[in-house]
Amino acid sequence: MAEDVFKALADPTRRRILDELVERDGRTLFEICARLAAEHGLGLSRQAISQHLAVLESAGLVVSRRQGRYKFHDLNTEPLEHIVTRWLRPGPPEGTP
Amino acid sequence: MAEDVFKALADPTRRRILDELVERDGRTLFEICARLAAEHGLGLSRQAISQHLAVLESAGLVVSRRQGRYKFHDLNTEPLEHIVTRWLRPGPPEGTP
DNA sequence: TTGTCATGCAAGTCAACGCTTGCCTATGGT
DNA sequence: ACCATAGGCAAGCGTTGACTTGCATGACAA
Repeated sequence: MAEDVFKALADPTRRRILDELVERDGRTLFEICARLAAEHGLGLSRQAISQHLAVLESAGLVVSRRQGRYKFHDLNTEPLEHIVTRWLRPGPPEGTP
Repeated sequence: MAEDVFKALADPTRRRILDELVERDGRTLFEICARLAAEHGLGLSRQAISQHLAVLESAGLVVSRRQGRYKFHDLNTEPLEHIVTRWLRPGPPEGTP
C-alpha cells in the first residue's frame, strides 16, 4: 500500500537506513546499528532499529533474506517510483532551459 | 526541508488535499472541505483542513495567495521531484523491455 | 553441552500528531 | 450599521508512534 510507504518514509531514522542500504545491499541489523552510530551519531538501541526495519519491510521498501543466524537486508526501490508521479503535472518533460 | 515534506505526505487527508489541488488550482478552504466531504466522504471540520493546509504550506507543497476575504491555494510540485531520487539507483533508465 | 552471538517478542513510557471546541478578526453584501 | 461569510488562534483531548527494558529463541563454536 502507498499508505505504508509514506508512513515508512516519515521517520528520519528510517530514511537514513535506506541511505545505508542504497550504498550497499546485504547489511545485517548489527551492521546498520554500527553505521548509524558511527556516521550519524545516532545512539539508538538494537530493538529500535529492528522495529524500523520491520516497518520498512512491511512497506515493501526493504526485503530480507535469512541465512543461518544472519538476516541480510536489501533495498527495494520499486514502491518509490510510482508514488510521487501522482501529483506531477504533464509540465515541461525533459530539459529545463 | 525534506523532513517537512515527508511528514506532510504521511497523512492520508493531506494527500487527498493534494489530489484536489492537482485537479484544479486556486481552491479555497471551504471548497476543499466541501470536495473532501462529497468525493471521499470525509466529515472533517473546517479547522482540521485548515491545519492540514498549514502543514502542506510550511512544507512548500502548497502556496497560497490572498485576495479579499478569500485565500486561494495552489499546488507546488517542486519539493516532490528531488525527494525520491535519493534512493533510486542508476538502474535501467527508460524502457523496461 | 555450554556459551556466545544475531535476532525476535512483549509490555510499558513519553512525546508528537490529528481533531475538536470555542472565541476572535476581517471582508463583502444589503 | 448590520449580518453573514471566509478564515485564524489557542487550549484541550484521544490516539498513534518511537524508544526502552527485559526475557526468549535459534545458530554456530569450543
